[in-house]
Amino acid sequence: MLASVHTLLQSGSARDAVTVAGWVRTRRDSKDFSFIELNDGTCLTNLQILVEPGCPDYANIGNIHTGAAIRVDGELVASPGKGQRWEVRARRVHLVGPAPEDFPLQKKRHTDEYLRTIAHLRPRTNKYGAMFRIRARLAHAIHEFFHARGFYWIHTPIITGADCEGAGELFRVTTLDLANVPKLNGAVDFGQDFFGKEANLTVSGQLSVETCCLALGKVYTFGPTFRSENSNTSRHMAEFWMIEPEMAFADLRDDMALGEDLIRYLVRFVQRECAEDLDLFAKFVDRNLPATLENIAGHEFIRLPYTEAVDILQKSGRKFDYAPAWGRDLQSEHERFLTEDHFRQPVIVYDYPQGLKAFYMRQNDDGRTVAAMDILVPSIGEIVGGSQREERYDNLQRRIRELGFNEADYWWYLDTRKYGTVPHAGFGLGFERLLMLVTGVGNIRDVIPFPRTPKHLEF
RNA sequence: UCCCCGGUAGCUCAGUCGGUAGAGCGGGUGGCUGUUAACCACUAGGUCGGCGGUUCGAGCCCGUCCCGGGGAGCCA
Repeated sequence: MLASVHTLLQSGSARDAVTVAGWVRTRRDSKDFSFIELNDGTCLTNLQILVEPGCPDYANIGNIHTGAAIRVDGELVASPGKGQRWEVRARRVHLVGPAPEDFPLQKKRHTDEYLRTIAHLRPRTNKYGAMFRIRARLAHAIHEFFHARGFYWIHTPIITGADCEGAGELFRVTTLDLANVPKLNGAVDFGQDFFGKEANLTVSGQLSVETCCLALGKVYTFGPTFRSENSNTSRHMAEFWMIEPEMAFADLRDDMALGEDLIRYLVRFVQRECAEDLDLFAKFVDRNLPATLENIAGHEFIRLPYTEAVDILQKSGRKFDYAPAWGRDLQSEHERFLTEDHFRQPVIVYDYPQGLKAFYMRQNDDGRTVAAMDILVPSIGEIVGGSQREERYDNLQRRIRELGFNEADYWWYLDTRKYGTVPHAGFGLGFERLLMLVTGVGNIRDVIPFPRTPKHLEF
């Protein structure tokens, strides 16, 4: 029976016969014995293994290099050395999987850029091990949050029909022979394609999940999302994960409250449940991380109408590259000013000009703004984008026509407003941006095991 | 896509004015110590991103391509 390193390090007493298995982080040899640092992924801390000449495997200890997989039988004893409470005195050391001397991970610090080139091995580092543990725990915590509040997890489709979502560039899905594309009247004949029509990977589950919202009341999606934009930044990937809750009988105020509750709950969760892993990021990635997280979890978010935000920016006396003006999008520098200089905490900007936002957002009575909201956080910017949805059939239809969309593509979406429509609201939260926020990691490619970005599809 | 910066040993980097390639870590060998990124000595290891050009001579200057990073836009 295997014991985990995590369990053994927390043991309350010595234990006679234990077996542990994992990967060697380093070996330190003395004349008459060796120390092995063993990590099995169950926690950040390594377990120290003592191998003495009496152990029958001592003679071959030189074959166990950094990176090798081993299984150790021995006894858990109090460590007479400094730096650890427990260690395992080995009776047998089995070399399960050797690692030659050219194992790419060394004991010293590597750059994130280099580790991206060996993404298949980087989970074996302290930092990425901690990251992927936190990622898994946080994903679970999101489900717990919604479950406790009566939300149902809805599996919206990954493959969708023609673009009736208007959010970003699409990845086409096809089984057509690209070397010999069938044509009809000069255009591609998608009638011969797998679905008999154009198909794409989803850019958002929102429109789909709204249908379940108007039946189950409170729902959310949590799954992969795909956008083929040629974005080369530290905040974008072609494949990322998004959480999209949707609430019936709810307005923008409820929406903002839910977004704020979710973020503050998740920050508290990692502070409490991932303390050891989080500490690594506080030590080696961002020294201000504990203060940043406490600031987010401990304070209510600022709520600021877009119109007032523009006013603050204009009166700030700050020289911006892009002059703030009503009707124009907030630039990165504007968001930074609000969250990092002016308020120094997360800010929810709401009631945006209609022209800046998507067709499905609810038109306000002022005739020029919509009930949209973005949650902006220091250093990352927009982490949540949401709105109250336009539930009035005529208004929605008018917007679709005004924007020149093909009304027929939206027949089922409009139907939800025709039959038993109700006010409802929701938002999208970028899961990777959330991970950047809680760990302080500055590049989104380092919070997911295998990042997909333009011209990068390794591993 | 645009604007900057970079590419030298397995890894992290230095390399002066254009003059025959350096360190630390990692590897190997030996020594030493209940060690903690262990330590000490010795040792092996290079198409200086690719191609072309200037020059008596290019890691260094010029052109071009490839790759990486930062910022911007698009957005989550």
